[in-house]
Amino acid sequence: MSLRHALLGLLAEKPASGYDLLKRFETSLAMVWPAQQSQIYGELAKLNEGGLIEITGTGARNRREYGITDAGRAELREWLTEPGLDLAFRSAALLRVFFLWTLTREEGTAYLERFARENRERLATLEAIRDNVEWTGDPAQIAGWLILEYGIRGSRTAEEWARWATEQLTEHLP
Amino acid sequence: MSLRHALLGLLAEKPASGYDLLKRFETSLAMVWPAQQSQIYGELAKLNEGGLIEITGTGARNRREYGITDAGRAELREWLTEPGLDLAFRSAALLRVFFLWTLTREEGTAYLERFARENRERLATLEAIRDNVEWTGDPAQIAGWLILEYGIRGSRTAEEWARWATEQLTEHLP
DNA sequence: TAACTCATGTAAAAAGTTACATGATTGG
DNA sequence: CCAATCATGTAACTTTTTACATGAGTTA
Repeated sequence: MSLRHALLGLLAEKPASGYDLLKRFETSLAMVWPAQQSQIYGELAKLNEGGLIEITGTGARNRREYGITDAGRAELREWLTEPGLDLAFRSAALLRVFFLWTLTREEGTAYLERFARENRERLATLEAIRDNVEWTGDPAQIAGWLILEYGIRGSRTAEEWARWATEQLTEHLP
Repeated sequence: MSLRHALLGLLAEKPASGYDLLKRFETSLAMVWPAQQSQIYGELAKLNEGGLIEITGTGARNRREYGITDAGRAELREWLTEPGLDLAFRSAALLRVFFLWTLTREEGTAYLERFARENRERLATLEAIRDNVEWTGDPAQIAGWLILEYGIRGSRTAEEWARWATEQLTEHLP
C-alpha cells in the first residue's frame, strides 16, 4: 500500500489537487513509483473518506485541493519508520536478459546494446535536470535531489554493466 | 504480462514442475521478478490450456512436469525481440527516501544507514554465490551470471549512494 | 511416528492498468 | 473560436498478494 503513502508524503509538503499530484507522479515520482490517473483519484477519495486528508479549497474547473490532516501525518510517519526495508523490485528489462541465451548471439548483444543506450540517454536526461534545477535549501527538494542522484548513479552503473554484458555474451555464447 | 514469459523462459531451459519453478522464483528470479506460488500455478494452467506448454511427465505426490511447446517457444521469442524497452521499476525503499525530510535528521540518516547496510549485506550474499557456483559454459547459466553481476554492481552502487546520501542529509537538513 | 519437504489448488481481496466519459477554462 | 490544458470520475479488466486447504512421500 505504498501509493497512499506517496500521496500523503506529497501532501505533507503542500496542499495539492489530484491533477497536481498526477503531474508529480509523471515527473519526479515516475522513477520510483509510477501511478495512473485513475488510481490517484481513487486513492484520494479513500484517503479523504478515511480522514487522512481533507479538502482545503476549491478552484476553477471543479478543482479540489487536498491537505494532509494530523491523522494523515501520523500514518505517514508510521510508514516511514517501519522497521522492514523492502529492497525488492521488478524489472521486465532485466528479466529478458535471463532468457537472452535462447536468441542468437547477435540478437542477444543487440538487446544489451539497446539496454546500454537507453540508460545512457536517461543518464543525460537526469544530469540535465540536476544541472538546470535551481536548488534552494528546501528540505523536500533535498530529498528529491537525493533520489535524482540515485537515478544518475543507477543509470551509469546499468550502462556500464550492459556494455560489459555485451562483451561477455560475445565471448561466451556459441 | 511478464510472468507468463518468465515461466516460458524457464521451461525453455528444461522441463519442470510448478514446484521446481517456484523454487527458481524464490532464488535467482526473486531479484528481478518476484512471484507467489498461487500465481505460478494459475499461470501454468493457463499456459497449458493455451498450448504454450504441455505436460511431459508425472511423478510422486501428484507432481506434473511441464515442457515448452513450439508455440510457447515462438511466443517467448516474440516477447524477447519486442522493440520497446521498459526501464521502469518500483521501489518502496526509494519512495520512502522522498519523504525522509518529514522526519528528524537523526531518523532520516538512520534510515539511509539501514539502506546502506542492507545493500552491503546483499552484496556479500551475491558475491558469495558468484564465487561458489561452479560455472560451466552453459548458455542459460551465463545469462544468470550476467544478472548476478548486475545485482552485485547495483548493490555496490546503492550502498555507496546511501552513504553519500547520509552525509548530504546530515549537512543540509536542519 | 512426528516433523519436514514436496506438491498442487483455489478463493478473496488488493493493487494496478486501460479505456471511456465529460466538461470547464485558457491562450493564441 | 479552436486547440490545448486543466480537472475529475468510473467501469472493466488484469495482475499480484494473502490466506486457506489438502495430501503424499521422506527423514530423523
